[in-house]
Amino acid sequence: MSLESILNNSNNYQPGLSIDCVIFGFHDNSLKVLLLKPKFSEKWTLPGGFVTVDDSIDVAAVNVLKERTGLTGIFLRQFATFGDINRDEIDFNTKVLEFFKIPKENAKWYLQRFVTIGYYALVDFFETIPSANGKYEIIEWIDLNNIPELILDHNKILNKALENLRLELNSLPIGFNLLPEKFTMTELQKLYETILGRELDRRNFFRKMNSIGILKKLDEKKSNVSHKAPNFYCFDTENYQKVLKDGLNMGW
Amino acid sequence: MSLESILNNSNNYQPGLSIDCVIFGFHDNSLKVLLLKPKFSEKWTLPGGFVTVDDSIDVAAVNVLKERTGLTGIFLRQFATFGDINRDEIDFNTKVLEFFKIPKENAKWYLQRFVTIGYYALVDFFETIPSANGKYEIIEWIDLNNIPELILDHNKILNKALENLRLELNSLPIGFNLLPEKFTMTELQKLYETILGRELDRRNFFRKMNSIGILKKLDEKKSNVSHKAPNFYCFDTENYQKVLKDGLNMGW
DNA sequence: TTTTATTGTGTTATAATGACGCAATGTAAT
DNA sequence: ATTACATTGCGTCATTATAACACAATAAAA
Repeated sequence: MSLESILNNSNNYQPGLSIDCVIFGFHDNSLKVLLLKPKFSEKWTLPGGFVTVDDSIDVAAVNVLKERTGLTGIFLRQFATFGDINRDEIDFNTKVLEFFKIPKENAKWYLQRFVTIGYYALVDFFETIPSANGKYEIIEWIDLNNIPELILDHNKILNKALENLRLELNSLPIGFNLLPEKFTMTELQKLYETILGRELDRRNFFRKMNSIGILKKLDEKKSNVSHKAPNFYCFDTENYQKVLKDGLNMGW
Repeated sequence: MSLESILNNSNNYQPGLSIDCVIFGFHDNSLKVLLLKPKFSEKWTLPGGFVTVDDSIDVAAVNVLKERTGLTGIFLRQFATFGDINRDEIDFNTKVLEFFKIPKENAKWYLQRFVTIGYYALVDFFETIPSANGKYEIIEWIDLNNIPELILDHNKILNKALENLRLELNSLPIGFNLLPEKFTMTELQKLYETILGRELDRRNFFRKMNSIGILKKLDEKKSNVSHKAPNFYCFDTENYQKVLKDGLNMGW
């Protein structure tokens, strides 16, 4: 939805409320985040959107995700709401309006103070089709170790999302959402190491993961590797539900 | 701030955004929550408020807390934002307006869809001075085991707050915020048992608490108990800061 | 002085964790 | 074919954390 059409229907949108999504993917043994580079700004931004008066905030977040990745039914979690006084920047808003040639008088809705609700999502890198509004922006997977300066408080939002991801990884085996259907134990370990930012002992990791009981060992090995072929595993959805209820304390 | 005066200055308030606070206290070995019973409603409500355009949402939450408890500088944490489509009830809003004899035409700001940000607070029961707007409501500590039906989605908000409190207790020694300056080990244990909803072995609890190193044993015993006098402890703020950094995994 | 209830400090068995060793194995090099 | 290589899969062992329980010490009341 373009800014202009939103402004023309501003009565259909919740005033002063936006959604920002931190979309994590895993590729080449590193965590990536989907970021946008709009033409009207030097800085990058998190993909976001607004909330129509008919949609719950969760639905608004799902819509942002769908729009940017083509994916539905994926892991998405609200982690915090950001409402500092100076999180909006009048300079930035002005630049946007100038770019779209929208007079300030017509953009009252856009120029009010905004509070934004942060969601983070975990997606399968190879299933994702990043999509930008071709004319005005590009979208790209950016390595977490290489995050540029973002607009407004988006760096803060991104960091908070990462912090929550790390915390949540200790209580839930959410990492699976970042991997394809079939994966090797080592791939899973690399994912954990990347999220947690430190190395884990391969053998202890194997033991612990197996003991949780949410992995199914498949009758298939990875081929084309110049060493002993590792087994494929998949995620055991049934057992996962049981583990969820009991809670899980994975002290990593 | 009365609803009428807010409506008269509705330009000063963020539209469609409110704050709800779940204020926990500990007394008689049980967790209590501060709830309001307004005259215009059969149901009880969480203490809440609105966000002026000049205040960050955190400040708005602090204000609610100050208003209801007289306390400042206490533990307060944003835990979730609630934005389902039907969390507002037109019946409820109508009742409120009728009670205050405010015509609907004057209450456009109040009748729009609201999204609410949930905060929970941990306060010292005996330091708290619950204060109600005398004419329109009463305020009371309600036992967690005895929560009545609340308006709108306030039961859901309360439960989510409790869930977060339990989770957070495992990673941070936040329980201290609910106790007075000096306390005995047994009192602390009862607090933990109450929050977690299960019994803990007294001796293992003592050992573990002491090993964390955030307690200072005071040179003072509780008197007037008809058995061996227990020692008083206080909270070691300095060490607490260190523990915070390293993180804490108290598997309870 | 004895009783009572609870505190403070131990002990022991079991389970979880962290740091390693080593044979097995699929591909590539000789 | 045979060997080299890198990595897998399974195992060991010492250390630490947890759970379950024993018992003497003690403040006040009987």
